[in-house]
Amino acid sequence: MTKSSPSHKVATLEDVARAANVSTATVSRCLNMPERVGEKTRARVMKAVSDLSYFPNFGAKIMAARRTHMIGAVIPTMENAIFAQGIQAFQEEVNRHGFTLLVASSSYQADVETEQIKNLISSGAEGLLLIGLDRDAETYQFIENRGLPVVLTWVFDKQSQHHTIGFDNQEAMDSLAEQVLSHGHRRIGAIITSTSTNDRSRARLRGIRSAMRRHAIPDAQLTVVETPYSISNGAKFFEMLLRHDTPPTAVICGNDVLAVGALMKAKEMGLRVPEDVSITGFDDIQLAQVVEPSLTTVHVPHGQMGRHAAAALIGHITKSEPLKSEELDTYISEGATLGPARKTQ
Amino acid sequence: MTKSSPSHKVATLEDVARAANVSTATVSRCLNMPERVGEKTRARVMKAVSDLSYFPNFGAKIMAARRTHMIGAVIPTMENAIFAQGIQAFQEEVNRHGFTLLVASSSYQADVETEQIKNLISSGAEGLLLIGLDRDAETYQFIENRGLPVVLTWVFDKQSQHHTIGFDNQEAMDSLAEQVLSHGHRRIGAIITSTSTNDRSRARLRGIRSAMRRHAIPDAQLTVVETPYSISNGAKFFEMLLRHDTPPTAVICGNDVLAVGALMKAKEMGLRVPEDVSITGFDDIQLAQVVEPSLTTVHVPHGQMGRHAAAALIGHITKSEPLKSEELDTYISEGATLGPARKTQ
DNA sequence: ACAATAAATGTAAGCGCTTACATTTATTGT
DNA sequence: ACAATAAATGTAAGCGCTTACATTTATTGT
Repeated sequence: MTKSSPSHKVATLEDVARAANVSTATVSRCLNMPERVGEKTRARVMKAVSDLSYFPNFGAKIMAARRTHMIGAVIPTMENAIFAQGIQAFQEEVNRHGFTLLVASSSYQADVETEQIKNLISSGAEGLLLIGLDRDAETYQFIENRGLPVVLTWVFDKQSQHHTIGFDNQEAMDSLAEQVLSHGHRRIGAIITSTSTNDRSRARLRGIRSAMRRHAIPDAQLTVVETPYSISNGAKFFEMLLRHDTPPTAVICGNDVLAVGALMKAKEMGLRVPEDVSITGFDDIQLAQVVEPSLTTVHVPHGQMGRHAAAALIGHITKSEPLKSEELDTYISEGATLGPARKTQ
Repeated sequence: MTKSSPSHKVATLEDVARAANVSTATVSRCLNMPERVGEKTRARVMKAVSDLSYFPNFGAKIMAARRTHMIGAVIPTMENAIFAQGIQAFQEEVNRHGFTLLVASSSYQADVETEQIKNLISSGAEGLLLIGLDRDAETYQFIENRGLPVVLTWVFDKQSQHHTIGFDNQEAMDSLAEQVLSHGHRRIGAIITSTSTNDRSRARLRGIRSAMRRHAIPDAQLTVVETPYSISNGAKFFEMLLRHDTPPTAVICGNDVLAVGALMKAKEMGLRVPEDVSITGFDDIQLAQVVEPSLTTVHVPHGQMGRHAAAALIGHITKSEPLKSEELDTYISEGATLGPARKTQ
């Protein structure tokens, strides 16, 4: 673009047809099914296309063809690395099949998510990737009314009537909590995101509770704080927990971002990790490997979730394959922030 | 979505018009300029809209209105945090003005970027945000042929015929290199991304060189390695540089991701930072603050670039305001990875 | 009470493509 | 060489909206 260029008139299919002296149908075929057009004609048309630097109008195309080849995804945030890896894999897989990705972010607000879902649908998304289960019945209804396939990820729930491709958050956190408890920790702090609006957070908290129950540790030994996630909130609430009369010996965080905040605050407070206090994360994002000591966290299958979700959606759209749920594995990524509980308080 | 729902027929404007016993024009007006419709009629129409859970078909809408209210952005990658903050700010600003963001990623490949630009344009983008200057003349030509406004960011270049909203990469890196040199460093290593395809990288390298020239340090004192950026490549090439007979006393990295890789490898090699070797980054992403010691890096105005670029584009589209370039400031974020050069080698 | 004016609503063309069906042209087998 | 068949091309309707213009209905001032 040179500075101040006027808005040009753009060439249409008809212009190309005229220039190549064929019908619009032939031009359309050249572009979409070139093998059904004679060689000489095709060459002539292609020259006209390039001469006029023609490019199809998407709105017209999708309206006429009733196909958009677009798939939408709404993720809570783009700012944070948590969903980046999964969405990147999703994008690549979707592209590999000739589809385009529409992304929107909800900032963890249900109403914004609903709005964005509507936008994506009206933009022509033929399928939808959403994160987690929590969502208004109306929103689900709206999608269903359009007969749009949806895959929910970051979650697996065989009970659900929805298609989930992800992992069992409760079970994953239970395993991690089990490890924490097996290191002798009995006073536990948990820093997690809001359980009222976030099913993953709720499930993870249940995981902590179920592990504690198994060890017959009274509920009162667990202090839970809920906060929007950010490094600074992780730090803030870690400090709050540790300033308590009987501070926890281990702080289980709902995700790596909170855990990194906690870890930094621990250092700031002169606490050694894990000698003085253990800290765990969840998600295994890049951050987790880079801090020191590296975070003990739950590795979740970012890439797999993205790829499998894309494949499922596209299989359904292009080949009417039934959508099905799929449980993927997590494992504990052993870092160095979990150690034995300190004996003397 | 319940499992296996069939693809429904979706309600159209005409269905709504019939249900509300008005013309399609009135329905359209109810939706787009409600104040021009009588109150009772409007109520009737709105009920029909909700009863049928009508939602406009985007393709039809944009084709009829010749407006899409969509703005496209192509960023090198979504996987990394480098562009996340800027794009998030861009998205918010764009949304605030009633526009929708289309994002695509190029994986740092010029041909993919060109492809994605075409996709976005054909999807109806009314404006484009691109990163950096390097791009085929053809690609620029293609955009210009359509009279589309484009803002280039992460770069400021008053020479350029394009509209740039960003910062002067050379100058920013020059200042950082100046600081490095003023700490007495004379043997410098640089780990940067490919200069042949990346104008920012080239400018940053020029910045290092100009600072060295000012200090009359011979070119031979600078060893440059180019690599795709990732933490592991940062680590790998840092090791390579340090294994040299006369290793650098400071390693300037082209971005924070490479710098974090370098830093981790330094620790692994038992080198103290900055006592044994200094390391610097560029971009000031979250990672930079979280590693230990925290990275000395160049802070770039992520949010500002995103917001200003969005505002400029939308001002141009909706109010024909002329696009202009804008230079934004960077500053050096003082971390703890830069110290005096070690005296004895 | 009535003309003048404003507000509300309707009619229908058009946006730029795809595709079913029809027609024309080329290829094939005998 | 000619009918049968296949390949290439054309015609025109239709996708679901918006909007200029026309018409109808309500409001206003005198």
